[in-house]
Amino acid sequence: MFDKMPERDLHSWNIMISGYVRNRNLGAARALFDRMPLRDVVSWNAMLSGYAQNGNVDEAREIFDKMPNKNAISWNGILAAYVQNGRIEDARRLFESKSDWEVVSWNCLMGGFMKRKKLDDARQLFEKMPKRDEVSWNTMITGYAQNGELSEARRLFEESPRRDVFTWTAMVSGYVQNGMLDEARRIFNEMPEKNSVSWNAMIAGYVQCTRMDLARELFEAMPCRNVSSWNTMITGYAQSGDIAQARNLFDRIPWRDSISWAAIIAGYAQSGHSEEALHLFVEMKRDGERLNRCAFACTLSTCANIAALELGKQVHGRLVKAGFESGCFVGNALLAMYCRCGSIDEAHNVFEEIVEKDVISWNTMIAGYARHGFGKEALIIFESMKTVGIKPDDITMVGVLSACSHTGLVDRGTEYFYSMTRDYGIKANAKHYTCMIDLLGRAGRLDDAQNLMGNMPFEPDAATWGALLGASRIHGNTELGEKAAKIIFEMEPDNAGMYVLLSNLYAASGRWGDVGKMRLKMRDKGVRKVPGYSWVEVQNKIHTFSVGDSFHPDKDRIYAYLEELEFQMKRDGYISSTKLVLHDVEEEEKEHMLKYHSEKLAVAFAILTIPTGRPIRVMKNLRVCEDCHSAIKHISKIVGRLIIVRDSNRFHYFNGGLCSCGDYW
DNA sequence: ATAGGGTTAG
Repeated sequence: MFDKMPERDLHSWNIMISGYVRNRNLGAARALFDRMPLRDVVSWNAMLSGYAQNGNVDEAREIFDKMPNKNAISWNGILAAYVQNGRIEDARRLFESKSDWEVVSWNCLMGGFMKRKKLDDARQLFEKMPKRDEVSWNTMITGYAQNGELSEARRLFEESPRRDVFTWTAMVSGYVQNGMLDEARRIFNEMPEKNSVSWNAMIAGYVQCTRMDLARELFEAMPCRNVSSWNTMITGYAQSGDIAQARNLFDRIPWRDSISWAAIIAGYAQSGHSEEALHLFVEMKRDGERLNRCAFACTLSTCANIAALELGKQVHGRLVKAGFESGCFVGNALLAMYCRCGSIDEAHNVFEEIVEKDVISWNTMIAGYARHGFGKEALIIFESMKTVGIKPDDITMVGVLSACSHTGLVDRGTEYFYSMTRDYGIKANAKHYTCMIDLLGRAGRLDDAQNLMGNMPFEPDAATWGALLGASRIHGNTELGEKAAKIIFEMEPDNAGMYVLLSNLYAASGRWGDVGKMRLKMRDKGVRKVPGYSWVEVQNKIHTFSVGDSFHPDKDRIYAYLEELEFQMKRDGYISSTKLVLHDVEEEEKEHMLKYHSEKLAVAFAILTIPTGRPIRVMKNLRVCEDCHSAIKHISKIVGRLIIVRDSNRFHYFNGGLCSCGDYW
């Protein structure tokens, strides 16, 4: 219609442009904008807000700078662009560059400060602003409530001249977010008027403390459910482990949005149904659902969990097309995906491209290098993080310490451990101690590890004892291993991994009688060993293998190839370390079982199907066993390929007969 | 410009 118009006025051009902007078709909007014979401030503002809402802050700024005249909307547009895209310091500078801001802009910057937990900055604005409206009050109340300052929130709530639904709901959700369910419910009951957001906030509260019964009650009782209500319930069921009920609701939603999809995908992903999760991602695209930032982040996280690199790359491609890649949130998810898929160089590229790196970006990169055994790189990142002025938090330090641990940097790790309280005010928690005990234990300093454990200011947990058990295994200290295991069994009688670890320790010292007892004990207690399995991604499809697998369609080819490899490996000097099998069986039988460990099957299959020259990436849900580790080293040399194995603990890069972990994991 | 649902580090 626009094309057929005999005469177009400025107004019709503007309508067209804002239409394209609304549909996020920025290219089309820009093309029209460039063709306009004459532009007014409305046209410029439309373009500005288009860029801003799609995260293209720098383009927005360019438009803003070029505008011949600016009105309050333009100024607020560029301010909001900075705020919404996390560039709060740019926003602050802009705000300070002039004085006659409208209330909306004050509120906008205040909200930005609140989101970044800069409560004092927000408060200063609030005190200074010439005129406050309800939004100003609500922003402050929300900010305090969401940052745990409930009494201050409550004070402002009492003080505020007018309370609307926003104010009340902010209080409900503040209490909910701080786990004060009863208080939340009291406010909820007192509300003069509720809307669906208020109901949803209360339901979300019950969901958080996994009271699905109460959540369901409210859900059924609420007068008008919207898609968020459904989404909350789906998430709740998924997180409480009832994926069937979650799916049931998902199938019954009258209107799905991209969040419903993200919720169900996350539900499947987190409950270990990764394949179904990816299947749904494909369905979602087919459904024509518009992918938003969160759907991307969620799907990337699924890819990261199952290390589906090829699929992850495709999602990355779509991300770039959608123009989301520069944002920090999605950027972090992307970064984590590459890290956890073992593509550390691409991870680093992504990291470099995140414009405003937050503490999570840095932590992810550090932990990524650490898991790859690139301790030095991790520490370099850590140092530059400090140079840029980002304050390390407790999670940063877990990454740093585990980097030291995986690289054997005992002295440096120790130094960081003792200086972190002094330098950054981070008190060592159980995870830090576990890292340290791991660090000392791996290095063979079992006495120091025990001493440190004795001096912990709190009781060691099962994971900490687990580190000691692991170290005992590496260094063959059966006595200490038994002691640690005994304590772990008392704490966590169902922790199958620990039984296996101890069994392996017995087996390694030839104590087959004790191995047998362990098996009986596991059976008596009804502990089931988590089945080990490995998987590879070949042409977008995930192929899963478990011990002695006989289900794969290519099994004959795989077994035949393994036989062949076995022969070459033995010539290369490989001796299978049969003493590590859980069972005391005849030598030959043991060897047979080992040969069919899932990681070997997956590696063999990958060599057969992935074109030469490309690295082979295999994932395993448990730690890689010693025999397979040694076997894969030989295989990498024989076939001349890079084999990357991600086990539950770290990455192993097998190349030319060696592994990046230096046999130290 | 303010309230609810999904998402990123370990």
